[in-house]
Amino acid sequence: MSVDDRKLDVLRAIVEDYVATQEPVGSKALVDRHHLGVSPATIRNDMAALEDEGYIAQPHTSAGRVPTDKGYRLFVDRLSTVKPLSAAEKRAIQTFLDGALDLDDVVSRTVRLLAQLTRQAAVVQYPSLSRSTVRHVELVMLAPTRVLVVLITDTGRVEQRVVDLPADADDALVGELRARINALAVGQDFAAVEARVTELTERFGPEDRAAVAAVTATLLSTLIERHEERVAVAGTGNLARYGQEFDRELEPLLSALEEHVVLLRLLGEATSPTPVRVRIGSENAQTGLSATSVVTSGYGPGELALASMGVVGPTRMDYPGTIAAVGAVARYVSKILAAH
Amino acid sequence: MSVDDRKLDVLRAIVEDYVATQEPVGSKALVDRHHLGVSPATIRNDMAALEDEGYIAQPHTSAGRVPTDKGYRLFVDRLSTVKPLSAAEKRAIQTFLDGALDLDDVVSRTVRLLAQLTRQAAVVQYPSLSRSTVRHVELVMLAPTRVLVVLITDTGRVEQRVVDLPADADDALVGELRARINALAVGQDFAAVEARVTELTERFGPEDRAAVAAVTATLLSTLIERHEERVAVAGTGNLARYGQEFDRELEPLLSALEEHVVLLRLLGEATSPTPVRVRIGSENAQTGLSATSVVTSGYGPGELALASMGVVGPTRMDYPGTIAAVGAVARYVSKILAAH
DNA sequence: TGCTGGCACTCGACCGTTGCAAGTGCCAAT
DNA sequence: ATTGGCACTTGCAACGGTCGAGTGCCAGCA
Repeated sequence: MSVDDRKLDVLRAIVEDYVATQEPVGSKALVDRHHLGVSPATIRNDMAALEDEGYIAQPHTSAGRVPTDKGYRLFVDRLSTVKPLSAAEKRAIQTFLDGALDLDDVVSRTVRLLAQLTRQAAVVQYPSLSRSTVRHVELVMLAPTRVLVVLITDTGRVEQRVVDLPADADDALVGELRARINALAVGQDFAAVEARVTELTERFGPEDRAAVAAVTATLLSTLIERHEERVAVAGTGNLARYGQEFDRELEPLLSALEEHVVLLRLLGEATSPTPVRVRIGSENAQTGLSATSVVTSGYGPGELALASMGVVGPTRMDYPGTIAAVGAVARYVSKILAAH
Repeated sequence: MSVDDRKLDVLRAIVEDYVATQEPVGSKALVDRHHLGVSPATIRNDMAALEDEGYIAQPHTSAGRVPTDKGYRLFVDRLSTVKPLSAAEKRAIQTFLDGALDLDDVVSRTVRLLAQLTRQAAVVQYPSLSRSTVRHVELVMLAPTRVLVVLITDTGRVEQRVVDLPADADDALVGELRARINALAVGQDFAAVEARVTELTERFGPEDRAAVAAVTATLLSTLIERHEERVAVAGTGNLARYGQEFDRELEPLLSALEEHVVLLRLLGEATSPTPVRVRIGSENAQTGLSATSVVTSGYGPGELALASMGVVGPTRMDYPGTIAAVGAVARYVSKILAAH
């Protein structure tokens, strides 16, 4: 075994021990707990080298070492093997998710499941509408200048939005608009609707065009955006279980979990379902959360991810277990969505 | 001034100082900060009496006194004067709430506003549907045995639910049912709909009755229940700002804030909008939250409350300020709902 | 009767000291 | 390259003493 290999072994051992005990780990404890075939002194040399390279650090002169963000990064990228889920966990995923009826239900069950499996805070973004097809569009007049737009998709998803019209409208106009929109949108996916619905304005008289444009604009842009911005959160209580070090981070993190904008930035862009992505500590410093890590995965029926789900916790977290849980849940939810 | 009056003054002073400083308050500090016209020794006698009666307690022999739950209760019921809101706060309420479009928006703005005003965690229950009138009912077939029921109310509220039918249905049946339901329900309030819609089943042939009954049952019961169970939460981060003593309570409280069942029990029954109700510490021990207090108020357009809103925090909270804020926001939101 | 000053007492908080143990870095030897 | 030995650093816990805030009680006084 070459030197470099052992150094990486040492780093792996440090990360594992530190995550398990939450205490700085020293050279002696290391050789006791892991059967590395060398003496503490040798380990010390390796540790000094690791510290020089920035993978570990010591909180004070005479304490053990603690992994740095850079150390966790290396651990996640090259050192950790995916921890297979236990049979009980697999069973939990199935029984928890199989009873779900509609999309809301899937999302809310998923987020609670993730929180329970990882014992951390879970976040699930609602799937984007862009791949759904339109089942029905309903327009309801609330007042002469206010119309409620309701969009129903084939996945059973309902989106609503109130539109303020630039001019008065009457029931006849709304009725006609409803009929025309449904005629060209029902059964189409969103991209197709977008292409066709913009022409709709021309079919109406000039005096009605402003109102029609307002409705179609809402239908196209706002509904998608609003939907993509929706997220479900669960397991915030788990975050309170961590001690001192994480306490400072707790308040900003809880606030962030309530702010959908920050939350979505934290989840990041969902491009493809795999692989599971990990952002560690300072890597998401833009949000001011330098002591928290995020483990996310895209999910959705096809090869393209519709949305992201993930888990949020302290940098000192069980990465292999969390990655496995997030990956498994994302795969299972994707399967469910594909079956619909 | 009689003896009893001064004892109550002392209790009031203790509560105010303790809330402000978070530290046990002694007899000397008391006469220094408040201009009670007597000496520390006299105060000590009063304090001893108050302790005998269970209103205050001392954490250890040689520390100051701390209010008990019973002491807070007396303070809230008889000693605290309603602290009027500052002009800035009143302005904040108006500017924050006036831009709200639909009901969702009102609720989400309200809950954030409450959290911000009180610097604690806020909870707002969605208004019950029972006073709304039906604007439109939409049925959408998702599969031969699955129908999506969408209810649109005059307040712009949209409720949805997937129904599993006991037998296959076709478009014709669903279309007829949609037409009949809308014919008798549109413009009616919920009580009226309930009375009339049950007869609907008889109009259909025996082979369809099971399916029709399933849909109407969903329409009547589930939609209301589900809606009444919905709550919005904000400001959980504020809870992390309290020290030690509240840390133990933090995890169960955060969990409770995610569990709508517990949360609704915490909010309590909303009967009439006023007055603001306060539940202190052990008074809601059924939920296991013996160190948290809840300040709630009903709200809604009429004299009857449609739902509850409130604030959750440690027993050591600024009751007068919180009560004033909750009351003012509840009144303002009620006014907005009435104007709709 | 109620208030007050005085006094002895209690007990947690604070502080400096000390001993301990964990852990390190370095070095000479293998 | 690895190892055992050794001196060194340093946080931490235990200890003891002092301090001060706060109390309860009592005798005196209006």
